[in-house]
Order: sequence, then structure tokens, then C-alpha cells
Amino acid sequence: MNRDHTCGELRKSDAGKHVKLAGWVAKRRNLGSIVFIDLRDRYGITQITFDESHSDLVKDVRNEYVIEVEGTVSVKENPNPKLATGEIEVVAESCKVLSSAKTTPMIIADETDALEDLRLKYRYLDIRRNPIKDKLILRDKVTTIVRRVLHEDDFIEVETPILSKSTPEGARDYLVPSRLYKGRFYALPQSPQQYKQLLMIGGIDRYFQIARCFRDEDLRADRQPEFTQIDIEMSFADEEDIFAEVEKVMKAVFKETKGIEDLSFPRIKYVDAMDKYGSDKPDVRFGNEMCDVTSLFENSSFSVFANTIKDGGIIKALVFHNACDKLSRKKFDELTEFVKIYKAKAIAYLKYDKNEFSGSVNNALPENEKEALKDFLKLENGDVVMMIADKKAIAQVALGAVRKKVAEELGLIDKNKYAFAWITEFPMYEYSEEEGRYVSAHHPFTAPRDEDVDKLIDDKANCYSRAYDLVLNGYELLSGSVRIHNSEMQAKVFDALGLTKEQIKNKFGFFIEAFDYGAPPHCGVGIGIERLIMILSGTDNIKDVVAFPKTATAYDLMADAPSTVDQDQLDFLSLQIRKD
RNA sequence: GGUGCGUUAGCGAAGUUGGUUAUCGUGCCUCCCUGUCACGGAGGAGAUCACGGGUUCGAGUCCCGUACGCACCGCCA
Repeated sequence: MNRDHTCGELRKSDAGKHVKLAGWVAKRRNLGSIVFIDLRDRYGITQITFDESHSDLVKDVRNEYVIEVEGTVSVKENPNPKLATGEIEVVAESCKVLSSAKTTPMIIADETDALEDLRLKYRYLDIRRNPIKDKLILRDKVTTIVRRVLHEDDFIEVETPILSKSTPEGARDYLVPSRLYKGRFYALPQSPQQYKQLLMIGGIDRYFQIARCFRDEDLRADRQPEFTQIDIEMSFADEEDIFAEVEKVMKAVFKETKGIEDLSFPRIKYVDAMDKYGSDKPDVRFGNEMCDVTSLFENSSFSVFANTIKDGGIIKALVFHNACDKLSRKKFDELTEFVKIYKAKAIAYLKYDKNEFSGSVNNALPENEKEALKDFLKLENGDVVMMIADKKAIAQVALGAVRKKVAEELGLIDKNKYAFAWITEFPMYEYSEEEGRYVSAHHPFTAPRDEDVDKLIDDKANCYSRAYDLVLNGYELLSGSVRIHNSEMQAKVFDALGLTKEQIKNKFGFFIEAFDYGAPPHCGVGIGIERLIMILSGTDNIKDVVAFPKTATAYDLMADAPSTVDQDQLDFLSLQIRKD
């Protein structure tokens, strides 16, 4: 046995005990004939003291050496309040080097100077640091809570295949060439969607899985190519049942990890979320909802507004209180550039202070329209109004992005707040410019709203579904839907998506067939674990909560993956790499 | 696919209108030190300035390209 205690557990009450500790040398302080070593393991740090007669033992010991130490627990005269073990030290009698270490390329401490790419290359060193290690521990704690709560409610965990079948709708698949079937490919699952629905048909009425998912799409600060979902599906259930179950899980997680009990789960329809927040994942930790002020400017002499409306566009407005002094001309130049990212042409603003207007459109707008705006928005001194006149979709999204950015910069967001919202009744379809047709907004197994069944084929733009998201602090935490559970309806949706009978048979044949053998009504969700842990641990970087993450270009800097493979391997798979 | 920013000792950064020995902090090595806990003190080593090309008498600095990293838009059923 290399140790009988961890480096995080000894306290004053252990004084006098003879102990054996093992760990990494986090810091060596040599004061001449006395040497202090901070010994670190997963559980914490304990100071080891080598007095005059023992200091030679660690003469050649350096940072990050792995050592085993025996000694006696002793109470310190000057305790170190920064350490949980700070009231004691271990006075060493022996020291055995279990492993030596080269000088590390980065400082291993809570505050490291290393940039992210270096930390990814030496991820095993980065994981020794508390900020990363603690998040891995939190992640384990959360999945443990989730499993317990779901098990209490009779859900069972079932594993579904990683080697799966490519699906045409949605994200690009990661493909795995088959050796036994020349020219054929497995696909890694984007989610266990079809398998879990088949489990429902198989009578496993309450299923969950901590499921790894893969999507070959470009990355973001909150998106990795492989990620983990808490995947849940339940039969004989609808929105109310699944919302209740998810809320129960979230309440348990927040109570047991953060001590937070007063969570609420308001519901917002998708169209309202877009209207008020310009996003289907609104950050509702703060207000500043957007308003539609189009009607005030229909006959405006300000041609920019009037022409936008004439061309079918709208004018969205957003108010920030007491912000006149905080938002400079320069800031609005910056915001003008910012909204161009979202294809908006410009952002107009009016400041109302000391009962007078000023700002970019102050001269362009006639007095009566400014007064009307003031009444409509109930403006008070100090208010700043921002407006975007554009096509509806652009004005909403661009001003919604401004809402979030300015709120952050003005400090309107309470970082200690956790604001959930269910976003409901998503569109059934969205138009894909790229493909020139309507595609599923969620996925093709999503049920339409009862009242929209007759719009499935003929009025796709106005057809809404029983899909929902749970949003937390502006992140999409989960997605789900009530599923279609009869083959006629399913066939109708495939038809609406423009899939031919042959495509349906090839891609979904087994799935469709299953629905002919008695499918229960069912619904479910997939909760993004990484985003949940990000929010719980207060980081905006998904890489912080993944043990071995990939870069923004989906590269593993540590393992150097993806990599080329031997010709033999290609030959086995009957694959040839094109040289162009 | 697109936009922006970045790349200088092991690590993190500075480097002015282009100018001759590239600076600072930290880490590393050696020596001194019995109460430190970011120990302290003295000394030392350590750089093809990402790569390729160009402009120039002269490039870390200016220009073009490439690679890599980060963020964002598109994309992510």
C-alpha cells in the first residue's frame, strides 16, 4: 500500500498519528536545513515538513515528482487558512520517490499562465489543476444524481448502439467504414433517437441513457463534435409528464450541487420568444424585452423606416433604463458593426434625457413620432431606445443579440441567478435555402400540434409542432418533443419533407415498420450534460467540462487525431484516398 | 464556406515612425537561509521572433501567402 490517507483529509484531531501519504510534489520550499513540500493528490494538499535531520531525503526531489512519505501528524503553530488541511502538517521520517518528472511545460496551479492550446496538448497535467479536476468531479456528481432520481421513478438505463445507421436529415454524420461489407458505412449516432423510440415500442416505457452523441459540424465555445446527453423517453405520456420529470431532475441537481431550491420553469411559446427576445434560447435572467413599434412609423417621413415597412419589414425597439451616460457614440458605432454580423443594415438609437431627445435618428424623426414612441414605450428620463428596421427575422435576431450584449456590458445580468424557461411549440419545419425545400426544424419524428395537422403538407410555414426546449441562462439545455406514434402520420411528414418512398424505405424502413406493431404514445428529451455542467460551474467554455476536448477545428492536440492510417488498414476496408 | 483577433526563451507577455546587444515576469539550474505556505536573497543558462516568399542598404516591426490557436456568422434534424 502506497498510502493510508489522502492529501485532503488530515485534521487537527489526527495529531500524533503516524501516517503514510503519497502524491505529487506541488511545491517545494527550501529554507536551508528545513524543507517544506506541498503534497497534492485529487483530494487536496498537505504540507510535509522535512527537518534538519531529514532534509537530505528530498535534496533531489523536484516539482511533480510522485513521492511516498511516512511521518507524524503535527499541529502547526501558524495554520494556513487557505488549505483544508492547513491546521496540520506531516513531519516526515521517510521519503520514497515513486516517479520522477521533467519540468512541466505549464505551471500546475489554480491560476496557470498557460494558454488553452498548451493545456489541451498536456491535458493530463491540466487535469491535475483544481479548476478542471473539480468540474470532472461535479460532472460525476450530477450524473449520479440524475441516475438516482430517474431510477426512483422506474426509468431504466439501456445502452444503444454506437455503430449505427446514417440518417439523411439533420447534422452531418461521422462515418465508420465497414470491413465485412465493402463500400458500406456505419454512422455514429447524432442521438439515440430512433433506438429509444423503438425501446418504447419494445415496451420499455421509461428509458434513459447517459449517451455519447456525435455530430460532424463546426464547433463553438459551447459545442464539441462529441458530447453527452442525458437521453430520456417515456411512454403513455405527454408534455406535462416529461416537463414534470425533467423539472424534478433539475431541482434535485440544483439542490444537491448548489443548495438552490427556488427554481421556476416558466413557459414561453417559440413565437413569443422570438418576438420578445429575438432568440429561441432567451436569457431570461434580465428583462429588457423587445417591442414591435412598426405601427408607429407606417407613414413616417423618415424614409428608412417607411420604406422598410413598405417592403414588408418591421421595426423592433429595445429600451435600456438609466443608460444615457453609459452608452456613448463610440459604443453605437461598435453596435452598428455588431448588428451587421446578423445581416442587419444598421441600428438606430434615441436617448431621452432631461425631457429631450437626442441620438442618431433624432433629426430624422418628426416630433410627433418621437412623442408617440415615448408614450408607447413609456419612456422616462435616462432611457435609451435602440431600433432595428429590417426584415422580421433579421430585426428580431439582430436586436436580440444586442439585447444580450448590452445587458452584459451594463452589468444587468446577475451571475448568481439561474433562470429556466420552457420554449414550446416550435415550428414544424424551417426553410433551407441550401436545399431549396422545407426541412424538419427538430427532427422528422416530431408530432405536429393537433390543430396544425391539416397544415402538414399545404401550409408548412404556419405549421407548429409539439417540440420544446428547456433554456437556462441563454443556453439551450435540452431539446425534445412529443413523437409521432402512428405510421400514417409519420408517412405524411416524410412526404412533406419531400422524401421519396424509396428513400423512406432505405433510411427509415425498419423504423416505420415498427410503428405497425403497436406504438404507444411517447415523448422525450435529450439534456446536454456539458452545458449543464458549464452553467453549474460558471464557465462559458465547454472544453473546461470535457476531460479530453477537441479544438475549434475538431482536432485532438494531445493524441494528434485525426491521423493518417497505414495502407494495410485502408486495404482491409477497400478504401482509397483521393489525391487532389 | 465566411469574418475578426492572435503566434516573440519552458510558460505568459512588452517591443515606439523599420536601425545595429530583442525587454520584463515567471519557470529552470547553482549557491545562501530553521517556520515557509505565491518563502526570501545572490548569481546563471535559456530565442532559427510560427513557416514560406516579397519590399528595403537594413524587417520581430511593412506587404502577400500558408499553417496552427481562439471567438463569431453560416451550419448544428
